[in-house]
Amino acid sequence: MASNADIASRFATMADCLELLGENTFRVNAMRKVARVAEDAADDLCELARRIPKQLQAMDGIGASSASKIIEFANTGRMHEYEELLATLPAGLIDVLRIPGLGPKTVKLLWDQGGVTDLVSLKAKLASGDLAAIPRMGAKILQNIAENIAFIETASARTRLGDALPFAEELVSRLRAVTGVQEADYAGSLRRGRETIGDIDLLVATNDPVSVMQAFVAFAEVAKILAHGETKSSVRLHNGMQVDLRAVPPAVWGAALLYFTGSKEHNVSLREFAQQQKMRLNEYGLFPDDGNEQPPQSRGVKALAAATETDIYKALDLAWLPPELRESRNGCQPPPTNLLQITDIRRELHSHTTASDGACSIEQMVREAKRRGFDCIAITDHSRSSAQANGLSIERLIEHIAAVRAVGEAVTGIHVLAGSEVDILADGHLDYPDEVLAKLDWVVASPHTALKQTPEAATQRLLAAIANPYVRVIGHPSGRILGGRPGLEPDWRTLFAAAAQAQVAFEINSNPMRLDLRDQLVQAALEAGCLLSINTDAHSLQNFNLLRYGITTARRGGLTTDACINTWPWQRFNTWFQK
DNA sequence: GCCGTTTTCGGCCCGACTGTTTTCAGTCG
Repeated sequence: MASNADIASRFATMADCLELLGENTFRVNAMRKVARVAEDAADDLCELARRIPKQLQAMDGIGASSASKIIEFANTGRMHEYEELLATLPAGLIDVLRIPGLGPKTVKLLWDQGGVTDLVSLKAKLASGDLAAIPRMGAKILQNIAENIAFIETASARTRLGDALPFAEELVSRLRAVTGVQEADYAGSLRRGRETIGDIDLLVATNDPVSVMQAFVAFAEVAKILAHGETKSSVRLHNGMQVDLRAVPPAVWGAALLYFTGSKEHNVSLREFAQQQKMRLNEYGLFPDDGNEQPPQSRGVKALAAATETDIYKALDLAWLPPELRESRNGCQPPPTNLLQITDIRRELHSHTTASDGACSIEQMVREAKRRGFDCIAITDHSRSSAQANGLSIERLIEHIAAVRAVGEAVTGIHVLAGSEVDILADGHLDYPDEVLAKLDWVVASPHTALKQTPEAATQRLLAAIANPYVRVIGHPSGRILGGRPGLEPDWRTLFAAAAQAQVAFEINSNPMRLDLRDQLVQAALEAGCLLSINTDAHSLQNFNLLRYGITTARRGGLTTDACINTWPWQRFNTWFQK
């Protein structure tokens, strides 16, 4: 089965090959952009290429040339230009390009003059000392190559948001305690809330950058200093993560934060937008474009805006864009009004107790929801097929419903729904018969098994669940685990259309292992008029804290309060789900 | 290779740091 990921990897590899061959960098970047677009796309591009090929080219970043490559791939499973390009280079050379610090120029040099064709030959030639004869290959560079080979051979790929964010917050609080630091924060993909991040970008405002940098590289977590300058340092920590720190004067905090938050594509968009208005934007501020090539800040040119991000957007006549929306797909478009915020959430609609695989009692979960100011919690323990999660037989479920209702009466000031997270079986049947579902207040239907079935089977399976009159929410719809398993790949647009029609909500599961629906699919669901529900799937009291990750994912998809059932006033919600 | 409220041709963001060099190329974000 060909997927968007297959298309993305082919274009990314073509970009690598072209770069090694010394091709025009703009062509290389265009290839990379197609790879990103393919990776992010909510639609199955092969399916689209077969059904409505014209729509491919309508996508931003995909032109006639790339569209025809995708169409060829969709119809034949092959992409001749990719195959030809790959054949012009040693097969292992692309791996050499993955070594940090080695770019296309150096790899080509190692290939042409050193006979390096893959990681194995590179290591052998490093050991033999042959490479030292090549121009620009000094002892330092060779030593760095050797160390970085060792690093990529042991390092894991990207880090999940849920692992990186708490860690970054800890580093930020320690930086704030360093003498001379006036402001500190994290930026980059972490601030944009991407589901996984490559490294942690930190920013400090200070008038004494040198000593702040010295304090930073001396942090106990630092395993290796990759760069250490007056205003910028880069380190690798003992846990393998890379952390970059930039220091800027307090007066340009906003410009720097904007720049280091990215995305790269958003920065390019903003700079191009500035150019059109005869202005220049860099990390030191927004300046008038006086035609002088030299950086304006180094010539004492006064910035038009620099102190805050809002100032800069305003000076460009744009609305401030929340970091979550600064991805290439959003361009410089203003954010939707009523973009969801964490304070808008009024209820948790997916939670577990000790009855199945949770760690806390019904009453503990209910009291925690109340303590957090929620007006409602749905207790949704697992259904009978989830044996590994101690799923409830019909008999146990009947008793559990009574127990949940009893707590609901005992604890005042919060609505308690007796619910279930019912397995959607592989064939689309639910794990309890309808007459049992009828006894519940609330039904979340989720796939837990058979997560490798074909897209066609997955589509039929989820359509069947959407059609069940008792189902209100489709829980973690793909069943993916980040860095674990890809999960189902149904025809999402078909599902969203059906769910919009049936008034069934799709869940954004806040657990950082899942974040399912993912951001791009949230956007597609919204376009289809679908309702969404953000839940933590709490298995403990601490799990309520995971909500922030679901909110971030929702915001990245542009979710508004109106489309999110967890934000509705109780009356509206109650009327909706009782139907 | 992509794109268009100056353009279907001619552009395509900008600066810090490293290492190897006597002034800069390469890499990175």
